[in-house]
Formats: sequence, C-alpha cells, structure tokens
Amino acid sequence: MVTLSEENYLKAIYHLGNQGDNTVSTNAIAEQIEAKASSVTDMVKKLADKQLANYIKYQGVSLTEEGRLTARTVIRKHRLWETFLVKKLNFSWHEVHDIAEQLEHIKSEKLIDKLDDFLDNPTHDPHGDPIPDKHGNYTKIKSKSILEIKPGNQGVLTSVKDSSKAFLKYLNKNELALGDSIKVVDFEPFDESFTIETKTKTITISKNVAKNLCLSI
Amino acid sequence: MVTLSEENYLKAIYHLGNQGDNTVSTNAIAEQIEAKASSVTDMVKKLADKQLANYIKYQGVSLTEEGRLTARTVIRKHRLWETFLVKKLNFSWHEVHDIAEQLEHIKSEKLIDKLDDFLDNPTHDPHGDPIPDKHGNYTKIKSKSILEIKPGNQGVLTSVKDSSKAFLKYLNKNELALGDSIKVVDFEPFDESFTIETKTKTITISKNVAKNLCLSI
DNA sequence: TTAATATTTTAGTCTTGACTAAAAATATTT
DNA sequence: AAATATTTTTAGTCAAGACTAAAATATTAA
Repeated sequence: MVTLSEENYLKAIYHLGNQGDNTVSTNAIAEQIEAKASSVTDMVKKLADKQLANYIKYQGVSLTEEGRLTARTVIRKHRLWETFLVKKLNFSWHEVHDIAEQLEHIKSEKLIDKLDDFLDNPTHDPHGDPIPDKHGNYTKIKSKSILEIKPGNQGVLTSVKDSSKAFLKYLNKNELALGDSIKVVDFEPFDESFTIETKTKTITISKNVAKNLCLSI
Repeated sequence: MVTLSEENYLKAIYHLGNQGDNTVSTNAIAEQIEAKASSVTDMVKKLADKQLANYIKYQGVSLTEEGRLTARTVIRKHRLWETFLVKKLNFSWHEVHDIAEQLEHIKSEKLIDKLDDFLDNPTHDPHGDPIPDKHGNYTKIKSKSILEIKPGNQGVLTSVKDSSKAFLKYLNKNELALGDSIKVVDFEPFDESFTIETKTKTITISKNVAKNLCLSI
C-alpha cells in the first residue's frame, strides 16, 4: 500500500524528473514538496525499499517502472477530478488545484474509471495537461511556448506551464482561455514583450507571461 | 482544525448517542470505531480539549453543540457523496459506503455546496437517510420498522436500518428498493416471519429482515 | 456489604512523517 | 591541490494516533 505522503513524493519526482526518468536531487524534491532535505532523504529510502524509486546516496533519485506508473495514476486522478470540478461543478480553473490535491488520494480504481466515463473520457484537463489513461498512457498535444514563436505565426492556446492561482487569475482577467485562437503579431526586443491578437482584442504581454502560454502548432 | 481521525470519532459518538445528546461509553465507541478502549480515552480527551465533547472520567462522553454540528457536517458530506456515486456514477448502493467514508473527509465547504446543487439538493441519500443542510438541519421521514406494522397495512419503503453490504445485496437480490410500495400481508408467530407484497411479487422475510426495513406511514 | 467481574484510565511503547543540528560527501574556488 | 562552500546524510527529537499491560473505578453477585 502506498501512503498519501508517498504518493506526493512520487508525483514530485515524476514532475521534476520530467516523467521520472531523469535523476532528481534531494534538494529539488525538498523545495517542490515544501519539506526539509533530511525528510526527503528518509522518504526516498522508503520508496527505494518499496521498489518505487532508484536511489544511490548522494547521487539523486529516479523512479522505477512501478513508481512511474503509480505517479501517473495519481496524476490521472488529479486531472480527472479537476475536470470534474470545472466541467460539472462549475468551479473556475484557478480554484480547483487544492481540492484536486486532496481528491487525488482517494483509493478506488472503480471510482476513477467510472468518473472517467462520466466525464466522457477526457484526454486533457482544464489546464490543457494530458490525462493518462488507466494504463498510464497519454498523448501530449505538440505545443510551443509563445517565447519560441516568431511574429506572424498563430496557433490555439492548448496549455499553460504555470498553474499557480495568480497566473490563472491573470488569464481570466485578460479573457484568455484554453482553445482560444491566438496570433503573435509583434515582439519588442527592448523589454522582450509580445503583442498577441485574439478574436476579440489585441494585448501586450510580458516575457514571463509569454513563456507560460503554449500554442499548438 | 479537526483531523480525519477526530471526525470519525465525532461521527461515532453522534450515531451511538442517537444525535450525540446521549452519553456514550468508551467501550461502545471502541467497538464502533474498531479501536481499543485506551485509544478512545486518549482521543476523547482531545475532543474535550477542543470543546467538541463533554467528558467526565468513567462517566462517558457526549457531544457539545459544536461537536454535534461538526458531526452533522461530516454526515452531510458522506451522504451527498453517496448520492453522487449512486445517481451520477451508477454505483449500486452496497458499493458506495467505503468510498464515501474517504470522500467525507475532503475539506472544502464550497465543494460540498456545489455538489449539493449539482445533485439538486437531495434531502435523502440512497439508503433513505436524511441529508443535513449546510446548517446541520434535516427532516426525518416518519417511518416504522415492519416489525411494528400490523398485517393489512402498507407503506413505502423509505429507509433501511442496516446498511451493511450483506444486507444491501440481499435487498438487491430480492428486488426490493427504496420507494417501493409494500403491503404487510401476514405475520407467522411460529418463526416470527412476515409475508409482504410488492407490486410485482409476494415474498416471506425473516424477523431480522423485517426489523431493518422501514416503511413510511 | 464484601467479593468477583467488568469497564475505564494510566503509563509506557511503537510507527509514520516531519523536524534540527551536526557530520560527511561532493562541488567549486582560489 | 587545498580551502571553502554547498549539498546530502545521519543521529536524535517530536507529535499524532494507535497499541499493551497494569492500575483504578464501577457494577454485579453472593
């Protein structure tokens, strides 16, 4: 049995290791999970004992095949619950993270499969992130950050890299939503800002915002 | 902040004390919660410290006004989630208890109010038990166990006293469901069995089953 | 009303998951 | 290559919530 805390560590290692196959440092995990490095060392040993992680002292951590699958299952649950909260309960997308953070630990495979069906087997959550299927597989929409897109090109806003409340609120305020068609019209080298055009308006965004908006190409 | 474990104790005391106003013994709580009496003593002291329970050594426990409201909130969440699982995810009623037991501890008032609306503010859960509103108020349907009903009378099956998996499966097998119109046609003193008639059939039930079926009157 | 039995509490232990402070290993400078 | 800085681990604590065994109180029976 995997505990709630172990699930959170698996998720952190998965995300930091960019699918869990890269090696991740104790300190990086500590920062992500908001714990002290010494606590991370303890937990990582436990994960290694349970065959969920590969761990060599002073060398960092990566996930085993089993650890990766467990992480994906937690992520699947998180994203399905987020979808439920937004689509069925009418939460706005910046409100759902903390609640999904709790719901993702509910233990029942049947529940999550039924929820999946109830939501019509969505492939992406409200932030545009892919939802793994019950075997842990998913397909990522190919997308590029606006930073990497030359003026004159356009695409559909498919995901955001930053899912913090602050950023999602900023998007709401500026009426930017997933699915919006966006054209990059100008780049200003002086302050590295971009001017983008949607169906309804033209706005200027900072480099930091551009970095976090991904358009399908 | 009330912990998950504290919530479970409050619920147990509430149910055993028949709304938490009666005094409940340490042993009774221990049995209900499947813990040892000594663990119960520890926890009950903590609840008293937090003003959630009244506790006098060797004299038993009852809930304070605040404890009672907290218990009702947990029960509200439990029953709303059960309703969700049955009505929206198509679980059958004997499968939902264990999952609702986990979901009832999710912390978000907004979530539960939105869920309530999503389900069209149900007043009773799939077992016929009343769902408290957000202030902890509810109205119980007046009902009597079949044991207390004289042959010749009839009513609608509104709740069951036993919510165990085994009993709910028995009801499914015998095609008895909440809302069914039932007439008590005969009582056999020899083995204290009852014969009851539904729209579709006539069956004989044991005293033990009769005790757990409640008809509105 | 005392003796026997049952219930409840206390005292001390264990596990989980966190922490601090100090020690050890690795990295980076000079 | 030595000195310094950074990262990581170890060792020892702590709180929550459970447990066992023993002591204290209540209840029942003789």
